[in-house]
Amino acid sequence: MSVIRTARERARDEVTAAIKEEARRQLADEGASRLSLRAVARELGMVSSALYRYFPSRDELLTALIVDAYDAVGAAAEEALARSGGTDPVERWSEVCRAVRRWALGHPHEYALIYGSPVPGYSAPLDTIGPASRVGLALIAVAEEADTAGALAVPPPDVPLSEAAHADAWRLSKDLDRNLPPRALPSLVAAWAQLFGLVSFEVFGQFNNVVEARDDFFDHAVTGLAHQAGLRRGRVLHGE
Amino acid sequence: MSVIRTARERARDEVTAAIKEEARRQLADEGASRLSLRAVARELGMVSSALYRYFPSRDELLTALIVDAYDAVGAAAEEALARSGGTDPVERWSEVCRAVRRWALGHPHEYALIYGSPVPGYSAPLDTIGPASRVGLALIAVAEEADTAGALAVPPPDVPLSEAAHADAWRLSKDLDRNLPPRALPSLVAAWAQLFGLVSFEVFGQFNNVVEARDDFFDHAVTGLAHQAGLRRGRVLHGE
DNA sequence: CCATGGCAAGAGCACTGCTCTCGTTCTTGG
DNA sequence: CCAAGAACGAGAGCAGTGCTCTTGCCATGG
Repeated sequence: MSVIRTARERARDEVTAAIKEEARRQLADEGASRLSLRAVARELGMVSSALYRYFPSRDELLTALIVDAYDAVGAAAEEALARSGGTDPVERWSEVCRAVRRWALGHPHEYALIYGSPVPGYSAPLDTIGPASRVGLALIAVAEEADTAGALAVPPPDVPLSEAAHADAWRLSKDLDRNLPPRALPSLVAAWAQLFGLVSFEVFGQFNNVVEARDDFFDHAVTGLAHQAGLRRGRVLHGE
Repeated sequence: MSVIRTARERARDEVTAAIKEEARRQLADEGASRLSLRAVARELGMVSSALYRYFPSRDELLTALIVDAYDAVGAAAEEALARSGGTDPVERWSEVCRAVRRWALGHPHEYALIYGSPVPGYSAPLDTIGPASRVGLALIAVAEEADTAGALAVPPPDVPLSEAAHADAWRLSKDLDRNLPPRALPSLVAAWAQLFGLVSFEVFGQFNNVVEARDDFFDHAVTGLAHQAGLRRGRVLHGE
């Protein structure tokens, strides 16, 4: 309750951070499956049982790392969004996508932790649903600004959306509370998922012996994604 | 060398198959990280060390399961391809994609094994590169037949392809040895990767609380993918 | 000042992947 | 046909894991 943090609380936070830091180091070195609580404790000069005062189980530690990873990739996307303000919507979309890809290639094991097989249980813990949506929200922000600038085409899809899918989009639009026509959402959500298909295939090695010029290929694919999401070229005025 | 199979060889093949079967059962129950050699051996009534006569390590067992999984999803795609012969290219494309999705939803852990984080080493073993390409080849076959029927548009991409990406497509086209214009390949490869983005997000739970009408959503997204790959509607004559 | 409660340490349990050895059984070349 | 040798199953054992329980220390709050 108090704002004053006792020495004990400060120490606890420091140790918690040190554990996560060391765990992240081992994650980057060996991958999630080889992350060992005992090894983390050993590296930190403590005994393994002491570590259970900070994380009740190995899965809880992993969950904490998952939340951090979602936050990191979300922050990268948001930073790209902010840095690209006032430019062409398609270019902005590409910048956000490039930021996600760059983060993923720089942190492959952390990426695998969140967008690969979910390691701990089978369904994602509740703590992750917030941070997990940050990249999606950044993409939505691009579309939203494009829409107010008249650079968002919401084409009638070639297969008309079913009633159920329509209801989905409407509900999601209400949940999001953004100035975006619900009809724009299905394509946007699809593009969001497809972006991670591109990134995952590259990070997980499916492009080996298939795609060599990966930067160029990604740029090309992501431009296609922007079009599929309804974004069109056109300058967006700064501010409004 | 001999075609005659000794009793020992037959027994060996049977035990090998039984091990893989039991391992696949445990995989479906618990996931790859909880698959235990000892548990497999126990269930089969043998001692754990005996199992090492058949698979030199746990990772080798997993690799065998990976190859089988690639073969299974590839077979599902090829079967959908064969069954949809002579229909509209876009519909055919969708059928192949639907088959992949259906297999993935029916075998989530095996799907995670091949398209989630690569569990064993970090780069895929050599045995997997062949089976891994079967789905991609099925998609290429759809595009190829659409092309000969004049239903494949190879639009100049909005960002012109770089020289390196062009060279990539040319090399890949030569490797594939198909009647497909190299310019069609980048979009096709991108659509291939993006398809697995859609499937992965659904299997791994990223669509929870986002997409509810998943069948309809998938059909919609996959139609967009077909367009992005250059496929256009139009009847394809049977045979030629 | 003293009792409570957070903390590190250690022992220990049940489990894992993997190795090595020891008989046994099947295969095959002379 | 039989002996050499390969393949095989069983068992013990090693080092490692996640996790629990107990013990004792020491800072903190009443």
